[in-house]
Amino acid sequence: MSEQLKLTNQVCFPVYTLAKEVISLYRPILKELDLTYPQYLVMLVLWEEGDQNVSEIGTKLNLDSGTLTPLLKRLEQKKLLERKREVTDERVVKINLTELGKNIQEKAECVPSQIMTSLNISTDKLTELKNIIEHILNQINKKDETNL
Amino acid sequence: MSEQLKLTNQVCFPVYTLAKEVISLYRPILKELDLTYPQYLVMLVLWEEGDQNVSEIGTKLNLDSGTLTPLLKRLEQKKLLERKREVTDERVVKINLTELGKNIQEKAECVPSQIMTSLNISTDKLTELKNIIEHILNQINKKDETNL
DNA sequence: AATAATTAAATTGTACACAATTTAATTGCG
DNA sequence: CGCAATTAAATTGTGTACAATTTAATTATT
Repeated sequence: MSEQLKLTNQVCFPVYTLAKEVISLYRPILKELDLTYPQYLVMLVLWEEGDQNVSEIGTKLNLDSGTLTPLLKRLEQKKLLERKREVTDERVVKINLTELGKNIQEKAECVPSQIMTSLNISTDKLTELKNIIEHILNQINKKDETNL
Repeated sequence: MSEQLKLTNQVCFPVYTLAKEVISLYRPILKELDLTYPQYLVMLVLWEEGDQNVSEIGTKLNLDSGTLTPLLKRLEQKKLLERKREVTDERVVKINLTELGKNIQEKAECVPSQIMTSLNISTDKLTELKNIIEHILNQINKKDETNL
């Protein structure tokens, strides 16, 4: 077997594993807020950038309507947000935070520090990781753009 | 809003995004082999370490039977492997590669270099990424062990 | 040997993730 | 204006992921 094909020598497997591990670090913490990690990401976007439509959220999180529509319906059921078609353009669905949705932001404030603690890693290393990943993501996006 | 809660300042979101991006780089390449990324990982383990049972595969890939059982059934349907209960212990399901399953390894040999090309990143940066990730994964595992 | 405890897979149920298609609304163009 | 093209979400279908439970087999204990 070629060295390249060995699991140990692949970069993508650790990336895939880390993503799953990180999400399972979030799981018990977000359970307190009754949120999954993707739901938490949607809430972060809404808290940070205010009410917006489905495709805007999708662009920021790299998720399509096939993922977002059911996810947003779940958040609506939990009374954290409302989904309303725009009057000016009925194709567009605007997502509005409810009072409850706005209020749980306060509870979420402690999430990042809890994650930092459970990651148990220096800020420097995390910044380094973030920089490399963002560099790679930029490279991939650049490639995508040239392939239009 | 606290700085920590902002999406831009989080490390976990890039990790989650990169994992998805990497898997979508694999998608068109693995489509040639009629494999998904997790299915490809199972095949890698079998090619590298030979026939083994479900829980051994699960340990190596961090996947449980709830994920593996249906996935292995799909690979069985594709005639890439067989699932047989051990005679010595009927609880254990042994996974055997078929001739077809062994043969497509040759086709898979070119996958890593294709991924390398589409990642478009220096080997040094990839090694660095891999090292940081493995360091973090070790930290997380260490924590898990103390919490038994 | 009989029962309890443990173990390995499978099953059930929920929630992404994404390709492909559909639906409905809007925009562009002759 | 009227129809084609485009756009935004929703829908459909497949495939992970994982918690929790179940099933069946094996091992340990009395």
